Amino acid sequence: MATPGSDGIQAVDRAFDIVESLNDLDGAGVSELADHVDLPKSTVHNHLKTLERAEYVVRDGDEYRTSLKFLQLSETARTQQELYRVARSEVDQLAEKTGEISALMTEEHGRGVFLYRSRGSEAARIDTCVGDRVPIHCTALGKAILAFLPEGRRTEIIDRHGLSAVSPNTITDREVLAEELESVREERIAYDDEERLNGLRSVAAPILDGSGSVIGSISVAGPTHRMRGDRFETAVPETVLGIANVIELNLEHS
Amino acid sequence: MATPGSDGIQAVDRAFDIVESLNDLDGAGVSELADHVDLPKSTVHNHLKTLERAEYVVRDGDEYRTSLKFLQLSETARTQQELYRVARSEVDQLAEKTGEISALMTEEHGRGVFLYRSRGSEAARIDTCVGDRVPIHCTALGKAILAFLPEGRRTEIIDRHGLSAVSPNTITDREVLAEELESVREERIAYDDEERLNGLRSVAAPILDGSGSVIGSISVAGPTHRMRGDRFETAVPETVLGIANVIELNLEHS
DNA sequence: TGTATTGTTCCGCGATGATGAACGCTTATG
DNA sequence: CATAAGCGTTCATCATCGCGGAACAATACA
Repeated sequence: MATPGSDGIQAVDRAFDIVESLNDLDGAGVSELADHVDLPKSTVHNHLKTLERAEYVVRDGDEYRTSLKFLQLSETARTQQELYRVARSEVDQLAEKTGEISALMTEEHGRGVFLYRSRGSEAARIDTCVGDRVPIHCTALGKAILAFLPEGRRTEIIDRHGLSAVSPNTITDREVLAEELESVREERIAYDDEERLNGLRSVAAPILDGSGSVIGSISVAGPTHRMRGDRFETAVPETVLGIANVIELNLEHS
Repeated sequence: MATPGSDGIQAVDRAFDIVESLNDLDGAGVSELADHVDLPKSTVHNHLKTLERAEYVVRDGDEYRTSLKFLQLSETARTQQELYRVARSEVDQLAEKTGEISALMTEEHGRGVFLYRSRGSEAARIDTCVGDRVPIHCTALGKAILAFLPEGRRTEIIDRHGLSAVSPNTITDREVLAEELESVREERIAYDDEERLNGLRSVAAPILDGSGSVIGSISVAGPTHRMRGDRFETAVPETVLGIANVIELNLEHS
């Protein structure tokens, strides 16, 4: 509007708006959707018809749903990531060894994305799902990545997304974060002390490729009462580092 | 083209064409993509810019990739399916009990979609992935669904997709299929005797909801040399039926 | 250094997507 | 039972907006 033709193709933007709304609403009718995206019913209807013909949307009785074609898309998108193919089974092992939740993260558009997650026998109940996107500064996984990104990229990301507080312990000061990232670079280990979620602590290590660029990170997360003392400070970090090294080795030979 | 305004919104169709091509090509540059979808570079570029801004596409060095935002979409789409939430752990059990591959399927747009899959200890190596879409007439899972769909829907699907042969054993005759579906309705069990893949046999049962409509099916699949005789004809079918009943029960109370 | 690709920008034209009104239809409501 | 309110759908008009060719820039290659 303000900048005339500088934004993307409206029809496409709207189509994805509709798809996302459809997801948020757990399926919806034309009118409900039209109201939600603030567009005339006819426009929404036209989009739905198009999306249905392309099989990205499904009519389920009296409402529309997003189809499982997205499952197909995402599954190949994920499998294309070498990191996922290589790290997946190692993350399973990490969960099994520690009994806690283990996760695999990568970065996209300045946010952290959970690529995979595995639950050990003692694992806390689920709080995040595969595919979830979280602010990168408030998780051990994110900080492990952030620390090893090139300086330019790092400030670009922080400038764009800021350091919003998502829990009382979240680091919101650039100075403090910079210092912590410095120590992450030294130890190759990042910690999260209830910075995203009260009662949850985690330990993460970055995964670097052959050229030394970060391509993701792995972690172990558990309730604070189990993640403390020597276990939190030494045992778990060592295990995580060990698995990280195995993954990096496997990445080289493939 | 031939029918002027009767097809959907072109911009949206093209956007999805591009996304799919991007997936097929494992990431690509503008020119390569433009060539693949047979459109001018500038048009493709415009779409990519739009998709990137919406975070559905990512620039990875010198080429574009589909982003993991699709993972987020598909994960919520899948979790919205009550069938998935309820049946998932039962499918795990089915795999564990039999040692083979167990799968969960549902129907969309007349095709079978794998919603979930679990591997037992003896499981054959993977041949299909979650999200894959297969012709519905050539799998036990598909036939279990097809048999319990309303007459109208069934013929509509067969009319639309035909009965193409995907293996030497595939049923391609409507009469033959109709007879087999009749027996599926009686037994509540469908078989696949190498009809989709040479050397692979499977046994499936439909899942009906409270009102008696099919909402999916579950199966056990294994190599022909293990799936035969009494095991193929009695033992496995009984196990599958048992789990199917459990799932149906759980569906009622939720 | 020249050449052949690549990704990107620009702009005018004309197709085409957006729109509101109108149509059946089913479901609340008096 | 009649009326009204809501739904999804269709239609035709108009201005917009996406399209595409050509020009440009930035690289890789010989």
